[in-house]
Amino acid sequence: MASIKDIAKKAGVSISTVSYALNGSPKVTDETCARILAIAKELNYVPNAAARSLKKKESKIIGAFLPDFSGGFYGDLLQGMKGTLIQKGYDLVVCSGPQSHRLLAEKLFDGALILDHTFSDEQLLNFAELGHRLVVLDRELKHPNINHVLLDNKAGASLAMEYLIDLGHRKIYVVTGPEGSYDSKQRMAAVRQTVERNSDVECIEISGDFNRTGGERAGKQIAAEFAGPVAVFCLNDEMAIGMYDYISETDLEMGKDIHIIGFDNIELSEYIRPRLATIDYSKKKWGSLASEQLIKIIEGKPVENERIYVTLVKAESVKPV
Amino acid sequence: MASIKDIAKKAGVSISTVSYALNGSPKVTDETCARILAIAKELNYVPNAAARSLKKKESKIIGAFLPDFSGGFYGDLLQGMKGTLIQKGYDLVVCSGPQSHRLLAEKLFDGALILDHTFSDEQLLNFAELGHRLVVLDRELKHPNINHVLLDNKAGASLAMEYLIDLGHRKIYVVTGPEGSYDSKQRMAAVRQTVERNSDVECIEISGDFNRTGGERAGKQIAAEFAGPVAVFCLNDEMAIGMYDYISETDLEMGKDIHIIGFDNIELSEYIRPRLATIDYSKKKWGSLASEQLIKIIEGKPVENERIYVTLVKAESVKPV
DNA sequence: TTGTACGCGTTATCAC
DNA sequence: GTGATAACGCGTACAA
Repeated sequence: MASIKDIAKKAGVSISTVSYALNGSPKVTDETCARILAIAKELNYVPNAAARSLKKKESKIIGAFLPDFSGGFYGDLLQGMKGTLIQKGYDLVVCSGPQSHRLLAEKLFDGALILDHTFSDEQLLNFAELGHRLVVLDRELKHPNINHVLLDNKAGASLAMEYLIDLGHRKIYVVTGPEGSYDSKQRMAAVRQTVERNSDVECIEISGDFNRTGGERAGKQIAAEFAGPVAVFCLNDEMAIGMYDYISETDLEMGKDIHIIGFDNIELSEYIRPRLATIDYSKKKWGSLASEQLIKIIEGKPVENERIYVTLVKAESVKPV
Repeated sequence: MASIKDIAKKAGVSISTVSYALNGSPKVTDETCARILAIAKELNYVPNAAARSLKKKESKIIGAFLPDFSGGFYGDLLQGMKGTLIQKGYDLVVCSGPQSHRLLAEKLFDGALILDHTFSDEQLLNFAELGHRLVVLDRELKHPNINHVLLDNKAGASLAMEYLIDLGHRKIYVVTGPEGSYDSKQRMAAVRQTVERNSDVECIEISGDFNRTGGERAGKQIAAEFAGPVAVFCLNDEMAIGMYDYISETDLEMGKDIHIIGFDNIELSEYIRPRLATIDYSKKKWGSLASEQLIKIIEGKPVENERIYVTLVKAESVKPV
């Protein structure tokens, strides 16, 4: 690997001259500058990332942390992040898994976008206290180095519940997310509020995990207890798909015996039959907005906590009772 | 950010002693070692990644390069990579987009896994020549620092074509990938070979792009020319889905007028109706094997170019003629 | 206009 | 067992 030193030697100048030339400083003759640039190109010179970040204390890289790489959920989100970050001169890398927490700790990134429940609140606050700039998408955290950009979970959950109720459903199962999930908690709060306002509605909670298997398990329970048409609000689409998978192997029929609505509007929801009713929001905009906020924090500009709006997607998985 | 220097000061020892203690050298008293470790913990000390890679010339990070974050294609692949890399003491980060090429050039990673047509062969060979260790999943490249782990494209394409032919189809459209795609070229070679061996088969090539829109366009053309049942081999599932989307808006029926087979067995293929016939392979194993090869190159061990085997998935999107 | 010298945080090689 | 000290590659005041 050619370094600045090699160029200096070959050009017969000092390393500082080379540095100036490469950084376009006006302190160097156009002539020598051109010569140095030519030699740099010839030697395939690329500045070493480690050395530069060590000196400048910035890497121009942002890390996005996700619990896993699976599913159609994260694609648009990351696309949104990448777009605005590149525009601001940053690169994006995506990390997953508890091991990868090291990368955040070691200050490899100028900032991080967190949508990853495997981080604890304490960890993140600790990172922030040590000077890391964060934007969290899956919790609320109060710290000058942290901003949050969150879904309007309550509006979404209310929309879903009211849709079911408006269509005449009175027995409603709700499949929750994993213990401790902020999104799940928020959605459940709205669910319970809605149920309180509708005293004739019977609401049965089943604990889930936001994964397909959780939806299957819930489907199994519902099928076992089946005694007439019911509605189900799965707190995310992934679980709704799992429930489809299970129910399709029974005598029960989606959109007739079991009326189901999800949350997230992932790509698959559009293709399964009957199409899954769900709550939609722009994942791309979410990623984009979060990235904008992060850059603002890094640049020391004022930020406000933003919210992503949601809409109801009606579909054949829910019919009037 | 607490550095090794801060610890040294607080412990009243030199920085080298601290370094020894932190790296568990036996050359330091258990007593002082314990004291230093305690102070390190107290100060939230984390070694600085930039400084360490600058000195050790390794980062213990592997980069995976993809053309985009979209679709259900990459999830399992990345999961496979992550699993074996972590086991070997490396972390994985995922990069996408032409901007991110910088990260590779700047030696941020100890090695990279490439499945990204936005790199040219020359670029990659150039990187290899400069000492970067690469494993490519989407082309063949001959260089001591490069290994390739490829799909058995020819077997897959032959399986698909023979399946159609065995079921009596004689008019077969083939929708190709984008210009220059290695996978597309390999698959097309096998397609043409199969056609040559079956002189009564009429094969019509339509150029595609491996994206949904390409499948839609091809569907449009096929519908316009429609004059009786035809079979279609889409060189990947994504285009097959696009074709479904288009055809479903016409009077034509999948699995009756249009018999279609894809390649990749992405998640969606299992859920669309009729289920898509396709070519399957373990994406997880692919990622895992590629990672193993990369680590071997980095550690200077001998490698062989591996191949990923494929199987035929029969389904209702293809019926006998 | 160019060269010298130092610092960034870490590791490694020496003396002591 | 411990402590200076040089080196990694780059950036930048400051001196020449």
